[in-house]
Amino acid sequence: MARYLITSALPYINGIKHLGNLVGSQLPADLIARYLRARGHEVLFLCATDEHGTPAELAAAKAGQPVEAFCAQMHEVQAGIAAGFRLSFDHFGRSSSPQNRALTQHFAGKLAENGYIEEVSERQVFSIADNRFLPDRYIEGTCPNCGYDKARGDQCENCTKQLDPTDLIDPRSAISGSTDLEVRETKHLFLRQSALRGELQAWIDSKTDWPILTTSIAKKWLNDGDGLQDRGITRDLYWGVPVKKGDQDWPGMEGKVFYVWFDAPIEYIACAAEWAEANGKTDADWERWWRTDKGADDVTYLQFMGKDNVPFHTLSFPATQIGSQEPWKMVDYIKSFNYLNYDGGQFSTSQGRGIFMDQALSILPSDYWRWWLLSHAPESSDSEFTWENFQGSVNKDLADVLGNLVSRVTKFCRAKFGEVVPAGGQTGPREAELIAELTTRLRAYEGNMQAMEVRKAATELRAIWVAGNEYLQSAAPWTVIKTDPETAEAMVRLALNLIRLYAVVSRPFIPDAAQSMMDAMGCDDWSWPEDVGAALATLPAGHAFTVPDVTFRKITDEERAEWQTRFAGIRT
RNA sequence: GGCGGAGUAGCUCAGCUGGUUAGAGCGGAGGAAUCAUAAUCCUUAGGUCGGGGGUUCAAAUCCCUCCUCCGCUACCA
Repeated sequence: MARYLITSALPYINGIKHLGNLVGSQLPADLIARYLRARGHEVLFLCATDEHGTPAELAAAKAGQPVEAFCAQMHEVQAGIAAGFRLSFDHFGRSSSPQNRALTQHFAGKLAENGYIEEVSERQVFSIADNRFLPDRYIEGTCPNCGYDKARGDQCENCTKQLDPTDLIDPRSAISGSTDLEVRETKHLFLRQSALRGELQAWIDSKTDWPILTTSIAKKWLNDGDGLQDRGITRDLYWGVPVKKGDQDWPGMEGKVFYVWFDAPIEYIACAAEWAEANGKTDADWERWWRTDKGADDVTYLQFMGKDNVPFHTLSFPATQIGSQEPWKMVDYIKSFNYLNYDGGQFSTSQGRGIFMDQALSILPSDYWRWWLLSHAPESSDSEFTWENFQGSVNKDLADVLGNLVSRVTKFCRAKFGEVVPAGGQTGPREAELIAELTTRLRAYEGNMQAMEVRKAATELRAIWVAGNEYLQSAAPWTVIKTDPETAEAMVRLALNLIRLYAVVSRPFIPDAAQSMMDAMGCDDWSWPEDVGAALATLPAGHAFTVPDVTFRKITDEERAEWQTRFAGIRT
């Protein structure tokens, strides 16, 4: 029994996430959390909404709400959807929590104390009409290179040339369209990442088992040009953690807040404190997960995220932790994902393209999505969602292979022996062969899960399901019963136990279906099948069960066509 | 431009510390069975492993080069 701390990248607050976001962080994190719990490990699985920053302020303004109220409401919406997908967070926190405010200010204070903070005066574009400083990409204008009239201050989307806001011709605010802009002097705090480069480099170099996708991005940033750059960690915004040095004011920084990417990863820690508070626990209870001087030295910490989040998790946040010179638990393994595309293009939150989490749940139960998304997780490269593929995979794997197995076994038993586990007969070589195959495959499945090879784990699980059909087909109890009813009883007894075993091993992928399979077997024994033979004798002769409703219904061609049309456009 | 990822059967992918006739699932074809959500199981046909060159007894696998797609490129998050 080991201890695992698991965090998923924090979903941003300004809207409902799409399936690409889900499969890139929260869903695989949930899969692994559920698996490790099932194996008896102690798991703390945390996630939260990432609430600060310009987009949140703008989204709130658009909704005509104060930003605090908007975020509180969107947090509840996201929490509800997460529950709908059966994401088994031990706590779903908020980066705007009091705990995170205090901890973010604490880190800033420590970093300043240790000489890792520098005050820098910068000149930034200020929009008088909007009464706010504009981040580069919130400034639009005509590209000096190609003449495109909607170029952004950081880059022209048309010719991909990198720009500086002052390069733009006829610059205007992307928020209001106002051209009443001026350049103002403003002071900000910078995290001296350059001073921590050596330590970060050594730390990254020690992570030889990380995916190339993860380390290559980190190394690029460490070594590109002059090496790792210092990073501004404050902003001139209203909505954020007020800049303070611990609990002291920070002279000259009044009215400013920390940059969202500074406080968001700190929420991984603060979320544990929120978890403790919400569950009547003490500080020591969460610190044993996060402080290596208070019991966290035996914790394995796993992070899950899309590839766009990698630099912040391999560099900025570790720099924050190291620079504090306090014994914080650092990440042991970063599992990063590529992107899921939608019908030939990208999923896009800003453009409303693709399927969003609430829409997905409105048309099908979460298990359908969980299975498809996890078995097609974009691990080695970007992957593609198409309705045809979704319909085909779900119908075949879930309805035909697994669901129908449950159906044929329970209905056959009910018709021939009643709704109890039959008592007669003995198992023979055919059953021993099945047990051997299941054992081999189960050990492979466990290996894939431990290695967080999500697709391979799904493939193996499917093969485990198929083995049940192969067994039934060759055993053919419907034929055997005519001449040797006792043996047929033994076969059915084993098959009913197989359903319970499948519920246990499938639960990380399809928790609801697993629950209904277990319920139908009239059982609540979720112990992991270390010994397959023994596990297949769990339900004793005479044990009552029920024939469940259809476990997975099929997606019809008409439904597929309708959804394909409905979700082809842009969500408004 | 730089860095990284990908390019393998109709489709989705595995294999890639070099080694017997290149694998799986889906889809196609044929068959078996009829317990079951017309669901299952078996057999089978499909590939000059993006192009070209090189190293080697031997390359999908290593090296060089070219082509195509995708991502990142540091003040959106």
